[in-house]
Amino acid sequence: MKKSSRLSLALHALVHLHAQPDKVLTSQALASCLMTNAVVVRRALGELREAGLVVASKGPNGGWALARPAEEITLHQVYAAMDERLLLRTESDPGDKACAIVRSVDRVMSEFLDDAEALLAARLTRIRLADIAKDAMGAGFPRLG
Amino acid sequence: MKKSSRLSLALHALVHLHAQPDKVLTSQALASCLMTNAVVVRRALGELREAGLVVASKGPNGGWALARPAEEITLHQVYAAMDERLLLRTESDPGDKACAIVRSVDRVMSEFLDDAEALLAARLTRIRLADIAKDAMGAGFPRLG
DNA sequence: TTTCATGTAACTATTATTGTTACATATAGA
DNA sequence: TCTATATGTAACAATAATAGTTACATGAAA
Repeated sequence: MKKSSRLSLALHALVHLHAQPDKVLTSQALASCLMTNAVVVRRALGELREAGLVVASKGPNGGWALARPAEEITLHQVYAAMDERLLLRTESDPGDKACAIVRSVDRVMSEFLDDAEALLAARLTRIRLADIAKDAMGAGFPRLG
Repeated sequence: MKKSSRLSLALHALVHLHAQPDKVLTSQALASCLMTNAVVVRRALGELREAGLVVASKGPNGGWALARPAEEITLHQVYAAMDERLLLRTESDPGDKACAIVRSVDRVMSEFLDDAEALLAARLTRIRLADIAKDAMGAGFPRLG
């Protein structure tokens, strides 16, 4: 993993968990699939756990599993849980805010971005984890890395 | 300038140019206003020049000026000129794309983001540079840094 | 032809993100 | 209860992206 992001990493992990509903997968197993480190997986899934999307169990035979069916998990829930912003925030340095123009640029952009954020949120709510999984399964699954 | 972005930097500069329509402002003068370096200003405004939004003149009394009134410059034009993305792209590492799930996540997200991008573009087209400038002037202009 | 501006390449510094190591905590099973 | 195995998390290192700097070429006005 290099240019990826926490959001797509989380989605990738969630699809893997959905693909093997009878198993719990360890961070290490998922890390191999996602070509990254087990701690990175824990960090990402930890946020999803706090949001109640996945459950973690410790000890032998422990690992991760979906907390509910993929049909009941929306991308918006994942997005909100990761506390990641799809829209880049163009906040200025506090020092620059002495300038009225900077404040106006920030204000107009914030207004626009808040508005846009709401639009995106509504659309993300309509996409479910199951939709991504279906897409992946229908693709001929040549290598579920 | 620290946490800023090229887009808000460009907007800030454009409002300054609009605020003094009779003058051409040098990169150095703008850099002082924007609390950054003259080369950074040139880099940002250079992109706007290529897009035909501003004009630059060399030599004594040279500098930058708007190519047309602020009423005829939309945020979308600025946004497109800077080649900056408001939506973060969640592209995966080429190596990871051997995995069908990664490709599906990327595909679903791309679809969503392309769609969202079009929405944002439409909205950015409706905001003009003059709108930001009006906001700044109406704010009591205590310090045009 | 001198002066002052942009244009740009090359390099450094800073920041954010990701990856790694190490260790504490908890749980299943012998 | 002891051991093996998993998560949870802090602290640190490595990497990549961004901003800032220096240096110098180019072009235009007086």
